[in-house]
Formats: sequence, C-alpha cells, structure tokens
Amino acid sequence: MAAFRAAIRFDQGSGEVADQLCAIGEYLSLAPGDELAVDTDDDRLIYIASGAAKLLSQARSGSGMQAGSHVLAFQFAGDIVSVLRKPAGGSSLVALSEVDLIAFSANQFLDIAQGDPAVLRAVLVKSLDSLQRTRTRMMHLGHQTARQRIAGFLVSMADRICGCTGGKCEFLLPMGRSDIGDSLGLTIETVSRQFTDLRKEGLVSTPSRSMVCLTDIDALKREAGT
Amino acid sequence: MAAFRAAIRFDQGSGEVADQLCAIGEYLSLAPGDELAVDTDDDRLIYIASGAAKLLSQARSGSGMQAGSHVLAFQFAGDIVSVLRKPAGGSSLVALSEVDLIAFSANQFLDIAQGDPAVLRAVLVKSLDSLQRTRTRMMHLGHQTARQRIAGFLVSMADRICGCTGGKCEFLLPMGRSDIGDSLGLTIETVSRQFTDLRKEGLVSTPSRSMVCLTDIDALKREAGT
DNA sequence: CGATCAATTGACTTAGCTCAAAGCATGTGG
DNA sequence: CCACATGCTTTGAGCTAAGTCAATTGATCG
Repeated sequence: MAAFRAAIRFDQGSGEVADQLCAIGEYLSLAPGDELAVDTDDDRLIYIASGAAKLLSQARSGSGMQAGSHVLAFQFAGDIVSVLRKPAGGSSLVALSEVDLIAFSANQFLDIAQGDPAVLRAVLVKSLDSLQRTRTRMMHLGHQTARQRIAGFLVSMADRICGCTGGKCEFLLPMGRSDIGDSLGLTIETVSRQFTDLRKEGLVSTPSRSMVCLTDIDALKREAGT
Repeated sequence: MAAFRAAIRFDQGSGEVADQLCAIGEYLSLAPGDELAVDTDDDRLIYIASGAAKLLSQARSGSGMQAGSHVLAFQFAGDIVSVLRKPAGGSSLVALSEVDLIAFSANQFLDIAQGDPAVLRAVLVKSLDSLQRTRTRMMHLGHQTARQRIAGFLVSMADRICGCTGGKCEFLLPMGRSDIGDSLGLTIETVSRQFTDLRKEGLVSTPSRSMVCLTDIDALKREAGT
C-alpha cells in the first residue's frame, strides 16, 4: 500500500484522503489465467501492486464464442489501469503471473479524490501520459512492419520488466507468443518467424520458452525505427 | 466561450475559476493548412471552438524532411486536444478548414483548475474516455481489413460531422484521401479503391471531390464489423 | 516416460503496397 | 467564358509482406 501511495503521490495531499481511499479499495490476488471478476455496475480503477496482466477488449457475444477478444495492452507492477463496465465497450483484466492488485470503483475513487486536488491532478497527468503513449503506439501499429513491431515490443518489455534501456538484458516474458501477436496485430507464426530472424542475426536468444536475452538493446531500438 | 464552459462543465464549479481560465486562454484563428505555432516550453490543452483539424505526430528530424509525420487523429468543434511539447514525442495541430480555437498552457490550466475539483474531474473523465476510444481504435487498426477501416471511418465521420448514427447522410469531408489513408494506416491508392468498391455496391456516392453521401449507415456499420 | 500444448518451420495464398499512367476537379490567365 | 495548368483522385499491373493451412519439433508436467 505504501507503493500505491507513492505511485499517485499521496504525499502531496493529506493522509486523510489516502486513508479514505484505502478503506474503499479491494485488495485482491489472482492466479495466472484468472480474470478479474467483472463489475457491470461501475467502471473500475485498478492499481497493480505486483505481477503482470493483460488488458483485453471485451468482445460482444454473450456466450462462449471467442470471436474477437483482443489484447489491448500489458500491465505491470505500478500501473494504474481503468477497466470499463460492459456497455461502454468494456474491457477485462487477466493475470499472466501471480498478481496482487487493489481495485476501486471509479466513481467512489473520484468522489474521494475530489477532496484532494493534488491526487486528482496526479491521476489526470498519468492518464494524459497514457493517452499519448497509446496514440503513439496506435500510429506505429498502422505503419510498422512485423520486424519493427517485434523489435519495439522487446525494447519496451526490457524497460518495463527489468528497467533496461540499453546494452544487454535478460528476462522472462510473462506472456505467450499468441498474446504478443495479438497485441501487435500479428499472427503467432509471424511472431515466431521474426524471433527466428532476430535469433539468426544474434540480436536475441531464447534459452527457454519464455526467457529472452537481448544482446544489444540499442540495435533493437534502431530496428524498431522509433 | 459559452460553448467552452459547457464543454468542461464549468457550471458545476464557481464562475470565478471560469474567469481565471478565460484570462490565460489564447483565442486564435487558423486558415486551412496553418499549423498551430509550437510551444516548446510547455504542453498545451486546446479547445476547438469551430472547424476541423488534424493532430499530427511530430516526426524527429529538425529540418524539412517529412519522414514520418503521421496523422494521429482528426478533431472537430467541441473537442479538447492535448498537444505535447517536442521532447515528449511532440505532436502538432494543423487546420483542415477555417478553425477557431482556445489554447491553454497545460500547467497553467491545471494550476487554476486545481482550485475547482469539479473541473479537474470533468477533464479527467473526458481524457479517460479519450483513452478508451483510442485503445479501441488501436485494437482495430491492428486487426481490421482496409474495407473495415474505411467503413468505420465513414461511420465515425457521419457521427462527428453531422451527428448521424443511422439511415442516410451527406456531408463534406474536410480532409483529402492522403490524410484519410495516413490516419488509417493505408495508402492513398487503397483508400481510393475501397471508395470505388463501396460506390459500386451503392453504399456511398461522391458527387464532388470532398462530398460524400452515405446511403445506409447501418450497412456500413455492419461492414466495419464494430 | 509419454501426453499435451506451445513454438517452429514449410508451402502456398492473398491483401495491400509500389510504381506508373491516365482522369478529373479546381483555379488562373487570356 | 473558355483553355490550360496543377494537383488530387482513380485505375492498372506486378510484387511482397504477412496470413493461412498443415506438419514437425520441442518444452513442460503429471
């Protein structure tokens, strides 16, 4: 919870508001594959305390058909995610690893945060940032080749998972090829072929299924054309 | 200015804050093709009072090279747009038609709005909505065919330009094929071919270069697969 | 040590891009 | 008011990157 306070800069505001927020937050743990129970009444704001998750667009079709449930984004510890209720093109959050999170009703959260403009402003700035990142990514999705997308994805994961922005780096990918492809608008096969190419060129190695070693992040950045 | 007050729900707050905001807002008019002068010091929030504009991603490369300046979104009267300064993956706003707008320094705006949580909250909710729309669009960009993108684009323009969400509809597109293609991640030629196909199927007609008549918006929605 | 599911590889198809050549609007000068 | 010039738009003919279908390999777990 201390991390949460830091994340939205409660220190700028009164401790009282923080306490109120803690009171309405639901503290939850998810096992890999678990989906955050959908609340159809209200949008929710989720603070991810630890672990990794994927944010899915909720496909239409009430029952089993999996027609068109796509990965919108991956989320890691420290992220604040908004999960919309069904009618408003709802989304859902599925754990990729063991995940600890705090869930708020968006309305309740805003009602309380309104008592502390600093908190509200911090959340606004965070969401404007998020908007910009998403816009940039959207632009890329429309104009990048498969190779650029994969290179960019790896660079981004290196940064978000182990904080590396240059040189060498090695980490476990919490998601499978299928989720990667889905989030980048590519097929599993194309993802795999790109990995193979990068491997042949010595930019990447994959000792196990989910472990990746990036031997030259700067070269990958160049490949990504970002 | 009255429209602006309504847009961000100043009525919920004190008139005083509205007055303060009006004081720091720059009221500007742009002719078609004009670019909003870039402010390198500070991010800006722009309220579009009338007209249409395109939001561009600022390509790197200081000088003339047009390498990679893409259309991120189209904006119409009533929209609030955030234009980021250079270092932060800057963006820029270019008028498509005669445009009237009000420009704020983001920081100044937030400093004042902080005095009125209701305003801050309204802007936050607007930006969370925007984020969700952008995410949804991003997902589509990754997974839709050219035909679906064009159909979706036309449906969206019908809604935003003349408020039509069904039946027949007729309006002037303020942007050329090139901007359309760019915003959808397609080439001019592909855009044109899709228009031709839709024309042959009687879903669309184009009496002049920039005029379009949609004969069946609902059918287009089905085509868009949204 | 198999059983199972994810990842890889291969062969083939295709949507959309590239390059190139007309067609049409829109605007300008005679 | 008409002829021409310019810049969009449309159309055509390949080409290529990525998707599809199908088979194989390899990892992970009971």
